Amino acid sequence: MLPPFVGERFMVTIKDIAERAGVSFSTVSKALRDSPLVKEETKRRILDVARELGYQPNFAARRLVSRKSWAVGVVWPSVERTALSYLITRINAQLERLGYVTVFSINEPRSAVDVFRRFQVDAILVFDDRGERPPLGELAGYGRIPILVYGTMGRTPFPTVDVNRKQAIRLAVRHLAELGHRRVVYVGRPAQYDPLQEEKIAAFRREMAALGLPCPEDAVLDTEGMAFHDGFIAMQTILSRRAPPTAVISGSFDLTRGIVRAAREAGLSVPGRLSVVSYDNIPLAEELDIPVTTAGVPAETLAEAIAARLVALIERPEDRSGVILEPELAVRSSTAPPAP
Amino acid sequence: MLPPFVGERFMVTIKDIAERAGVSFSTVSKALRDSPLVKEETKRRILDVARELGYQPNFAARRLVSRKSWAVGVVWPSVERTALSYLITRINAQLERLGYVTVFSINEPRSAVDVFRRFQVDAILVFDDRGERPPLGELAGYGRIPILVYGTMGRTPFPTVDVNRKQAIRLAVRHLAELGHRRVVYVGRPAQYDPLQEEKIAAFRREMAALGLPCPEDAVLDTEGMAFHDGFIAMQTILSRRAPPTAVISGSFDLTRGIVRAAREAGLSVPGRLSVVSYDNIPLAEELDIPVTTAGVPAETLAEAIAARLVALIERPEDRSGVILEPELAVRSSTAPPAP
DNA sequence: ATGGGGAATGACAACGTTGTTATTTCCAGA
DNA sequence: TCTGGAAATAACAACGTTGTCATTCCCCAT
Repeated sequence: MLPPFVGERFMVTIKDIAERAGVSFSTVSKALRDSPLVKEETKRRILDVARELGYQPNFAARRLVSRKSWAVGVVWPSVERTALSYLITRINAQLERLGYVTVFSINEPRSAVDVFRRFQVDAILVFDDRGERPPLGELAGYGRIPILVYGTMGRTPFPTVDVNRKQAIRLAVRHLAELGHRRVVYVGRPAQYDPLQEEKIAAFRREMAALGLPCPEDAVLDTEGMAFHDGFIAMQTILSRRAPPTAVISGSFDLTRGIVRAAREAGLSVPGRLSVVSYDNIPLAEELDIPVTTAGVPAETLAEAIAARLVALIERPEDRSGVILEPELAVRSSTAPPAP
Repeated sequence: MLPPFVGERFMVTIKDIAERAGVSFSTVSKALRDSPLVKEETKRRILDVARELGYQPNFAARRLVSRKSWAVGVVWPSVERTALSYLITRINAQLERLGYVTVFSINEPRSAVDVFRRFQVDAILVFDDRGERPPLGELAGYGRIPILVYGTMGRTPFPTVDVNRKQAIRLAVRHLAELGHRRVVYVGRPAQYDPLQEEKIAAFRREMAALGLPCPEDAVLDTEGMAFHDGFIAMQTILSRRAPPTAVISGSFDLTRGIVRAAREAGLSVPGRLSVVSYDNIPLAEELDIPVTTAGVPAETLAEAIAARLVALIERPEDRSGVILEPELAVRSSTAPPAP
């Protein structure tokens, strides 16, 4: 059934419910928040009417008086990556579990923050996937809504949640070294400068050197971007070398898929002839034809940490501390000792 | 300088400005919106004070009384396709130009609509990219916020904007037929049932028959999904046939990229040995290594139409008419007469 | 000087909700 | 039958803003 027209307006308010249920609107307000001050029977009746009318609380009004909207805004990065979009899905779910509603904006951060302020969200999560462009610092003191940034460890004045990327790469290198690999290649320095990737590459070089493994200039492979076909092409390049590596570390899940595909098409068995370790750690890694060994923070853990930090930030905005998550190595079927 | 404490909170309201400027709060309200009812001098003084205190308007309160939120909610589809995400970017930009702010939700439609109702957006745009799942019809009469659906021509009770897909494919087939092609293949029936794709496939079969071209069962090629590597794999399959086609029509931009790449890697020149026509029409089609001939509504046109219809729907919600856009053929460098 | 009338400003009632306080209802105990 | 007092409900004042109406202020024509 259709909600009623209410004074020419298209909106069901607690007052409409009150009238219909024959109680005062303040009783409705209490009943809807399951207050113990309302008799069970009345509560049930009110809830029924609310459902029948398709009532939805007005965030604006609620926020106005209670100072809380139970909404979080997320500034969506422009790039599209499987791991990232999976992470975003999980954060959305996790925040929902914590009682928050999540909305996204694809505007650039500055304008997105404006939008979210208009909506009076309780907190804003910024995915600064590039670590570049409108210096995020400019947002400081811009509004009083707490802002949490993911992926720019120490490069903004805002509280952050981030992954110890260096450590992830270190784990990957060590794992391969322990298996006996010596010729290891890192795939994934995107054409466009990206501090997040640079960090991994530096860690790769350092760890290779530390373990006494050869790390010539071409042990790091440039790619156009960080997507499937970038990995695919990179792998083809690698295979054309005189002495191809016995193992590859990949900078992202999408790259990895391209790499594995290219290897398979070249008749190169994984992990028989080529071991692959991927950065990122999402369930999808397990569901590939060849479950891929990964080094990274499990997406679910990451999502939980981000959501938790967000909620904490809402409750105590003055605590501006950051969180750095430690990655783990998930050994699956894509790594093995090198062929003799 | 810091804003003053106001009732234990850090928030500057028009009342604070009023007190400081020695006027009433309603005068401040008017001055801030540059009303002609306030003397220039007073206005300037108020604006100065506002700046000094770092005033930021509370949109929740503003929206509560003035009926409009100037915001539009978009239900983001789960799938990721280049053409779609480009389209969404353009719609976002177009709506901004029209004075609206756009927010997204990645929840399933039912719950997303709920969220947007809470935020009191002025209209909701639903991308029903699958044409499936929670029967969109259930949303009917669910709230009074106007809903516009893209991509489900006639399959919902809501006003829609859609593309004449059949005509697009017809244009593609005719173009190839005129060039002299006879062995034409359509790539893109996704494993998962998708009415939007079925529509194109049916049109393909009908038009091939109408033009007297052969259209065996395998003239339509199944793919896993509609992404790059699906096209890549499909093309490899095609090339292994005894009598490969001289032309391919692809169901999406991403498929096309995969197809072109696979052709190139097989040493098959485009359009010398293989002509390619792609559905969708986004600027990116022009920027590929081989600018691709496309049949579809230009994304910019589509974005403008959607934004315009959305705004019209806000202004006159009772007009539930739909819009069907006619595609155009953009002949670029990927099509030529078949090799003799 | 007086009043008419526009310009400038102020007062006040919304908007939909929450939280606090006031009022009614109901029942046990006398 | 009455009373005390808890339980249930209603009334009402916020919240920060906009828009409408009422009031004050000035200046000019009478």
